[in-house]
Amino acid sequence: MQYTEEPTNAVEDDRRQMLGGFIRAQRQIANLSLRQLSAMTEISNPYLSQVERGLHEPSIRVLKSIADALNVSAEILFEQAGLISGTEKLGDEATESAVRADQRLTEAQRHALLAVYRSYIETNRKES
Amino acid sequence: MQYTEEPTNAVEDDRRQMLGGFIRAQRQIANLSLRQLSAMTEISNPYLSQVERGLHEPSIRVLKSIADALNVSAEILFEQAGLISGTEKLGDEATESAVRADQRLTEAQRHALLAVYRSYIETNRKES
DNA sequence: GCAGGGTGCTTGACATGCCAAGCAAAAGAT
DNA sequence: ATCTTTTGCTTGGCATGTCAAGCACCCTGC
Repeated sequence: MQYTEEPTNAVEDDRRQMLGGFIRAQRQIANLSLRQLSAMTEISNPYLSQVERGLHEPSIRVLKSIADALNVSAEILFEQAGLISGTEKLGDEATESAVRADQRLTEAQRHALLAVYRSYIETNRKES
Repeated sequence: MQYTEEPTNAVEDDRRQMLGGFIRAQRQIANLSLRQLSAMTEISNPYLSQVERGLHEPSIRVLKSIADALNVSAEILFEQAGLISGTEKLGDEATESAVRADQRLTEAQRHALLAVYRSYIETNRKES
């Protein structure tokens, strides 16, 4: 079962650097020092420094606090982190995502709505 | 500045459990064994098991591979993980917006969907 | 001059993510 | 019945995320 070498490493290095750079840029735009951001995020300033320089891949928790503190939509950060790979699919899936995320619907209602929605899509596809 | 004890712990425990449960559900729906998913994601099956049971908080990398392998938009996973803090900001209107903007629906279908959606919201409001 | 408070960074040490090896139980297959 | 395969899981250990303490530098005021 040949393990697949690792084409990941170089790529991930780049991603960390990009993500870090992005965070640093945002922080500077917001005119915050590492310690100030540290206070807001409850994350140690040394670690923030390391993350910004791409020395570490922050955890989900950390990434989210940073996004919150910097007033950057988390999605944008994730995109920078190479997470949301493309936004390509997002267009088509926007409705499904929104429905699934809708806190005001019950589970059953979500399913029902999605079922209706999908049937529409399917219908339109056949008729085209 | 008394640090606030840790209200995080319980909350995060819950989140991990929810996220894990969601992943497990998606995997089972896709009819995949832990080892199969493991092969697709290049993540060890024991660790997947632990993540699904909420014993560990997966890293970004791991979360993304899982999302890809399960064909779940990463955003949805993040939302389950409590990342995208809630769609709160786009918030209550996200679903309506998405439906209105959906190019794949006809005008009539949009109206129908919105009508159903609104009736759900209304129903829930009364019942609360 | 030199206090003091601001900046970013380095460095050990601890917590946690993550994996390889291996195990118990269930489902077939012979 | 037993052999095999496949399932999920436990465990010990290496790798990595994270922090507290402390360092070097740049200011601004005394």
